[in-house]
Amino acid sequence: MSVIVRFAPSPTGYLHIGSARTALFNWLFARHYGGKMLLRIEDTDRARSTQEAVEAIYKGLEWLEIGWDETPVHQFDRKDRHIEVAKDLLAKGMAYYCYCTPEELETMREEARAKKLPPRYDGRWRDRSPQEAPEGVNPVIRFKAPQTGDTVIHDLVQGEVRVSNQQLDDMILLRADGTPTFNLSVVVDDHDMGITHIIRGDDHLTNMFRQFSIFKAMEWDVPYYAHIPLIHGPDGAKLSKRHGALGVEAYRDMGFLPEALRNYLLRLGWSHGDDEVISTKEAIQWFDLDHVGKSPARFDFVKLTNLNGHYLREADDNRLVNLVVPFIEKKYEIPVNADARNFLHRGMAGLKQRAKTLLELVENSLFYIAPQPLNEAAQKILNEEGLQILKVMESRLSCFPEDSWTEAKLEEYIRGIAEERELTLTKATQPLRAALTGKNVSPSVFDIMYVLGKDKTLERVRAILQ
RNA sequence: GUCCCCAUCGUCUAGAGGCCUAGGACGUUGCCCUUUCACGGCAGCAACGCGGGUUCGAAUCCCGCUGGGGACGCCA
Repeated sequence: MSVIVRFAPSPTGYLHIGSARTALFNWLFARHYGGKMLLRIEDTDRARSTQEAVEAIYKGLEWLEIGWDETPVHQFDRKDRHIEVAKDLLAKGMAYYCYCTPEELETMREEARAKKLPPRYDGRWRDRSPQEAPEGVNPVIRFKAPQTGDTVIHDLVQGEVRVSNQQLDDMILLRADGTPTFNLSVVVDDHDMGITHIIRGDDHLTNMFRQFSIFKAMEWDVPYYAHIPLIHGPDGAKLSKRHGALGVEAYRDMGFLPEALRNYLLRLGWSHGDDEVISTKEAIQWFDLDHVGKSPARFDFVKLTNLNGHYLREADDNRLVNLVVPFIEKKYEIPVNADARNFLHRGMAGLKQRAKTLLELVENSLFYIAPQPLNEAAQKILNEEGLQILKVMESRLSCFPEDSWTEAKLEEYIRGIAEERELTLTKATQPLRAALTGKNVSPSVFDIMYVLGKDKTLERVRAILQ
């Protein structure tokens, strides 16, 4: 049997980080088994679904480099088929019309709650004749759920999950306005799309039982289920916007790399021995449902950031330049010309090992684009003594041959000057660093001087000396 | 309230009865490397929620408690 999974988000907002993880797990599972991952937009809630959200989902998945197979299915387009199945269930006597009004149901629930009973529909129209229907009430169609016994399902992550059928009430299949509800649509679509494995958040665990009953009533093959635990915030509560339930594009804007986010999300709830840094190739090779944990994990920005630093250091210089430039132009409104771009490119090797996010990288790159104002520490370095040293450097560097202007030769030269003046290397280089970058912290000064070239280096040093 | 699920360092986790004086990673502390800062290296601190069983032996199995989470819509 070839594996077919689906990622089925509802387009009511951005692509939430938890959904992104669900998508990732589905994708890895499909790739691992050489199967397909289909995309289904669950847009049956017309009031809340938006086209912007649909776009956000596509964009988010694209940014994460999680591809899907075939044309996405829009659930609402399949409404007629869902209705057809509901009618079929009705004809088979496995569903019935219910004439309760929303108000009636509300009082039913309130009474149940008052008696400390679970708030559920009591099935009052289950065996009543439609002849008794009150006038002017559009009925809903309810599913005749099994009332006795237990339903036992073997979930690939949760193990054997059992629930008493008394816990399940008769869910609504078709609303009073004739539109299908979620549980019906999902089952029909999963069946029609040939889904073999349903991998989704464990907030759907109870839906599994309802959906299972519909599969059985229709005599359809039931797919395998895998309910993965939800992601929690740092405080252990459900992930909220406050702590990270942001759209993936927010992570992009915070300067994270997609491969870092994927790696982080993968390790949140899944493990492969002691492996932490896992390439996509390895992830596909290793991913399985057996090693998905059952307990919810807390989202940890610090660890994500660390992982991002790793992937930043590993990233290709050219790619990084391409990522950094738009940030600079947008955030700092500094146009990046060809010269500046070239500096960035040549300086990237030194730059990238000192940043954990793209934002940091951008911030640290700025001095290559244009001279930066001295920060407090740089001003301190350039005190009387520092300026003296800088003056020496200026005159000595002026007569340093341009064709020897390389990192290694510059280092040798400046080490010589320091020795001759009985200065520590730190004393000798810090004024240069401050003058060149405006900061006390930066990549190697020799590297910077080399990248900037003799003219630009001296130009900046002289600007400080004036 | 009812039902379901979960429980190892601060966090993510390894661990499927003896390999555990519980391993790795992030974070943290100290040291080394070093032109600054990073990177890297080394070392340290740090956990099996509690109580009962089962067993020669339990982090691992069973029960209870406690704590956390999720679900109970004409939302998905």
